[in-house]
Amino acid sequence: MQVSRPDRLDESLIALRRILRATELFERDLATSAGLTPAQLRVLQIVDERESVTPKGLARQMGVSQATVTSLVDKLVARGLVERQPSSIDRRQTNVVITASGQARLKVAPDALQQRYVRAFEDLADWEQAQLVSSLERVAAILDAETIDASPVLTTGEIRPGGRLPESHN
Amino acid sequence: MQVSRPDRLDESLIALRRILRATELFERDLATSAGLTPAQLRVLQIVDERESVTPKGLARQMGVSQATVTSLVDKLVARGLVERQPSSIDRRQTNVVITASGQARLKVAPDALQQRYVRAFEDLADWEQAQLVSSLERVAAILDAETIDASPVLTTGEIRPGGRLPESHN
DNA sequence: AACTGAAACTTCAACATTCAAAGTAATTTT
DNA sequence: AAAATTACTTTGAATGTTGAAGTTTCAGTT
Repeated sequence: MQVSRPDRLDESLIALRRILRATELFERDLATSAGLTPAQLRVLQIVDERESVTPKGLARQMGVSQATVTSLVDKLVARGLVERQPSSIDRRQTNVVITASGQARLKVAPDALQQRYVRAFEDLADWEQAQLVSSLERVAAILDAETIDASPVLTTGEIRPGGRLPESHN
Repeated sequence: MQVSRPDRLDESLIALRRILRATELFERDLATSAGLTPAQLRVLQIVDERESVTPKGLARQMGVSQATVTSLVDKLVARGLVERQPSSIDRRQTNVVITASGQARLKVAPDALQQRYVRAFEDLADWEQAQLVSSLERVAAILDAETIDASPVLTTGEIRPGGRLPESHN
């Protein structure tokens, strides 16, 4: 309501930027240490999380065009880290699946940042954990409210009425 | 210490990813709506915040090489959004300053995401604001601890033992 | 004053990302 | 079956990114 302590706003924005910057810089390092580019690593991670993904699914989750995904998958296929498997139910579709070599590559590049977060989180007291979750979810709710709908990829067809994805993209 | 509620960790990670994804997607939209690329917009924003910046300063703050900055500044100069001004104290240096046209371009692209955050933050009760700041700063402290030192620019030789930079590059 | 080394920046060449537009093949709708 | 739609790829063009090499300037040494 009232701005009791204006500096608090600044402090929270600064902290938010630090989070953003740290993760961004780290992702680049992580990728290069794995011998990949950031975009390629992201594809590999997503393909690993989900068992199999279509290029369209990748495009939607990454927020890029299908053409871009094609190019990225090409690179990963050339390195033997993923494979294209024609879908049996719909022959227009292609499933991208990770190879053993791709799995191995991911293990070479453990997400140290996430690990550090996990460790620190687990060291917190119960009430501190609860507070952190509550705060992060509050910020997330603020920031990704309608933002996702404005994504370049979704503008094609998917106009979700007012809601948001049912967490299907995790 | 003990993992009282394991799902809390997942929940916080998911929230963190939502924050990351929302801001990333939004930045792209913001840039294109301003007729710029994300990288160019970031340069413009930094040059606007600080009165004048050297290419080296830009490179450090953005986490990219000087060559990249040269190329980005070239584009912005070609569009008349920034200018290069030779430094008077050190003729090796160049100061990049924003032009009136560049200022105008930034106004065309207000940071709606930040505005939304500001609005939501100000609507919070006093104790909620305090909790949010505390949580965000805690996460930021966890994530950007030594991360920044691992920036791609430094990866060439600098293996800093355990310390971290004294915040000199903010 | 001349030499040397470092610093700031640019140029160059090579590759990665990204997308719109056009093209192909398969599916669905009419 | 014809038309429209969907999934994906190809193509061409712009941008981003970097390491290496080059230029100019500065700072310190001799």
